[in-house]
Amino acid sequence: MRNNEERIRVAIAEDHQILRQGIVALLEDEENLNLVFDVGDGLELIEKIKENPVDVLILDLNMPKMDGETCLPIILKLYPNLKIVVLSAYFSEPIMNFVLELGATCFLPKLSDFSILLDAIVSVHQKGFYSIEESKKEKRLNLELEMKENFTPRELEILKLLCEEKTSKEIAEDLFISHRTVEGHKLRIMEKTKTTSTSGIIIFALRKGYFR
Amino acid sequence: MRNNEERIRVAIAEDHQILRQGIVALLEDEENLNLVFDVGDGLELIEKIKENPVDVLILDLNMPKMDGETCLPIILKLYPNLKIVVLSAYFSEPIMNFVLELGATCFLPKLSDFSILLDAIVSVHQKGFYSIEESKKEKRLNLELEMKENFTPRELEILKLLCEEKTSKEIAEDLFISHRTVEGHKLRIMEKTKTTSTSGIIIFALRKGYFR
DNA sequence: TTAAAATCAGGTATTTCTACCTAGTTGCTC
DNA sequence: GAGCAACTAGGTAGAAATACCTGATTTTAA
Repeated sequence: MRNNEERIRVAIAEDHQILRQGIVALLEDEENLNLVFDVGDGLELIEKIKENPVDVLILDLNMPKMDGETCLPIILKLYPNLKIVVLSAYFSEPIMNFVLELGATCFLPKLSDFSILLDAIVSVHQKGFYSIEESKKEKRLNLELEMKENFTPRELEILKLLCEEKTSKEIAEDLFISHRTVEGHKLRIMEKTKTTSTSGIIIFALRKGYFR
Repeated sequence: MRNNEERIRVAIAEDHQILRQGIVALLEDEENLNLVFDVGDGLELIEKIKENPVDVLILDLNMPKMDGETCLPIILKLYPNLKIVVLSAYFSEPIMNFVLELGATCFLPKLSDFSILLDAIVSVHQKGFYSIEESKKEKRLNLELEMKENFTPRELEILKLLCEEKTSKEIAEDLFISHRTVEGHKLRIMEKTKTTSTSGIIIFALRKGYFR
């Protein structure tokens, strides 16, 4: 075990109990990190961080009592040098830009691989920023394409347009095909997703993380 | 520590590394449970379960290589008495019915509270089924309805049911009102969300992070 | 080169949704 | 008790989606 002075002090604010416990368990195995505290909401975070200074804060956006985007500027005003890694359940460019403008150091959507979080913590602490490695980017891309492999290319195209709130007729015009063909594709998508309506298709796609 | 013979033997198949680690860490604190193994995909699950019999299997639906719904019937054919708790990232009635027909003992969507999982494991093992406690159901409902939009309570209720893939008619039956009333609420929701279809409403809600 | 998959598209019937309208009841507040 | 918001719900019309069916052409893979 290294000297505590050399280790990166980390805190976690994440309301999802199981997810938080997972991060805690994995962080505790890292000898060059020092997990100072973990909390489940924004108010608790502000209390704890006053007594326990940290170098890197892992912050979830959706929390009860006080959410991430509310307490981020408050905390950053108190500790301007704090590096903040924002977690988000899904990718959204407007949200990413928003939290980066608020002063977050890094935005990590759809986090499932711990090594990415670990790299992000070390990188924001040492370099002040984090960019995902090419190898991991490809790994994630492949993973995403792997999820989509049940759909044919045309079905994916239609899935995407459905998630842009388009009707069969509008999709048909976009793709220069008959609206009956679009409806045929939709029926096949419904079979594959075990749904019975356009709503079901969209719910499936967005919850899987497609097209966000 | 109890005798191993008395403890419920549990296994986890979940590809989300951090989530799995969280469940592992929390289960290991339970002295009447015996965590036999944890795996990250369906193929590994089938290999491991042949050498390590368990009483209760916690099974995620979305996994690489072989997903939950594919390996569920295979495993159940080998071990008909195995109780299977299926985890899902979100609630969907069609998917719930589907996995229950496949032989799953219990369907747990949107799991964030560990005590619910714990109750489910003990209940399916002892009673062969699990139904969520009223107190916890209400707790979750209140948490979900704690949203700061300009929606009225009734509109939020309908928004939620729309995100569960229900038609106006089904929502009307659920709420014991006319389907015309539901349609009226939907029109008002469309105004507030600046959309023109059910799909638009759902896209709005899911992208905002509601009901996930 | 044959088989399978993907793409395209029409027929017909039914259901559901959208877009207008009106209007009664409740409950709250000023 | 007047005003307001929320919830309720019906009429009607047309648009869109769904559930079946059918079969054509093209592409891909064995």
